[in-house]
Amino acid sequence: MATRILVVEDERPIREMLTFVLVQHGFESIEAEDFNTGLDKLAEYSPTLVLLDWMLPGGSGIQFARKIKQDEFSKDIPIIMLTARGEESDKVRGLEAGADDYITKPFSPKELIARIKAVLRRVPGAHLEEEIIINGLRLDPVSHRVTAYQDDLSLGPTEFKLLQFFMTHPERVYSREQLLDFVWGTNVYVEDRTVDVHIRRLRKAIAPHGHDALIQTVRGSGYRFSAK
Amino acid sequence: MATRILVVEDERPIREMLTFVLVQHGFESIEAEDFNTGLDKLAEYSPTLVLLDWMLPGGSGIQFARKIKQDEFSKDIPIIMLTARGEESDKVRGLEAGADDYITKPFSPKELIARIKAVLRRVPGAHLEEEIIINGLRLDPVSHRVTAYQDDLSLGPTEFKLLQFFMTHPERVYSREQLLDFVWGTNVYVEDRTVDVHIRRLRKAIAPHGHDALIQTVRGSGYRFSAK
DNA sequence: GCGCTGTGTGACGGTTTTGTTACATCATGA
DNA sequence: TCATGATGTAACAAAACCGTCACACAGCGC
Repeated sequence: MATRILVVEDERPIREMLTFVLVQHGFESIEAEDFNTGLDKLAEYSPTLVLLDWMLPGGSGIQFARKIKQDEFSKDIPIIMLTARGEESDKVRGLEAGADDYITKPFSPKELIARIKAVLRRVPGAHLEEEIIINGLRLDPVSHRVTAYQDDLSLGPTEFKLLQFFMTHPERVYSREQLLDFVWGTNVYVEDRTVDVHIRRLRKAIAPHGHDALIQTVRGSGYRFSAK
Repeated sequence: MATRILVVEDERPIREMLTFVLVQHGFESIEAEDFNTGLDKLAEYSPTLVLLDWMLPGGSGIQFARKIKQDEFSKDIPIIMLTARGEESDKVRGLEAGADDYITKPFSPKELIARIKAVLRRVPGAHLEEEIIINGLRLDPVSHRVTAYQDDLSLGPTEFKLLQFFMTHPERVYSREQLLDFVWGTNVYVEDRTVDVHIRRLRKAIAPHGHDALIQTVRGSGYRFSAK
């Protein structure tokens, strides 16, 4: 799924330029030209990030930021504010109001994208950072490593993701379609049987200490990862 | 080598308490009771951080901060100021004068240490004063040198920073983007692939004794420095 | 046992990612 | 100013990975 970015900017040419750059880099752009439209679209689309012009008519940029940061449902959405050169005092107020970064106009597309990515990188949760150990099979998301007792198992990116999914969702059957959804990602056009092949590769990779038995085939339904 | 902290505080009980807490947490404390002593010790010990009482007799705390921030040799030394509760205006003036953070008295040892660590984390290289040795590869941040057993290895500035980052953050995968953030700096916009080239240069530089194997490629994710 | 369906497995071609080199540019100091 | 070294990027080579297929094998109802 593409990352949704809400662009709140009153000047149409700039707004369209922003959308152009964003879309070109694979983001989804949602435009809003004023405070109220912005709030509506915020609620409607719950974007991943907000690009906010600081010079909205009536100086409502700062209000908008406050609104976002106060609301329970949107307070974690990062804000990047757009300021004109030299508006140093605004910058300070902006950061105080909860902006996560700022960009001084004029800026290059490259800079814009870089900052967006930098902010997004800082935000997403550390939820997936815990290591998991099941029956002596250890998966560490941080070092991106799988170990069985003392030795390092080597698996490709897809096998790793597949195993990570299984280990975080054990004791449950998943159909090939579901696995494609969760591991490969939604709307990827790939054959069901591809899952079989990766299951095979994964089993082979974790076989050295017999962990291949953890991945069980449920005939007619799919696969299950189970320690029992 | 322990991190040196200069404590500039006129009240002896507080000063000694600070030293006690600092030493207990593995820091080295250098005490100064007034402006002039402070400057002397600053020059003599070049501490990593300054803990500065804002209420020095004659209000010279602010002068002290300015002095530090103006001098070429000390301007990068972070300052944490100690303020009494409610001295809001001082806080503002303090931050303007170059303080990096402030703590309101009374504070708990825990808070003090937390803030010191937070500040040190922001100051590049400050907490990295100690030499690091991993698998016989030795990096000395002070002399800016890398040695493998008896050999001196020669690496360029970027390679050095990259290695330093890796050695202080081992056993963890970093994406190219993250490495650009941490090693090159947040607002530098260069291609992802540039990282590859520097990885290559770094590997080559540390290869003489086989240390290139410490830098591992994690396909699809980035690179990892690992002694395992 | 037989036929049918579902799964295991090895191999292949194409694609993506990474390694490596070369080169133009930039910075620095003599 | 020139020389030197460092840097970023492009281009090509090599390696890893992916999805698919063909065929073998296993489970199951008859």
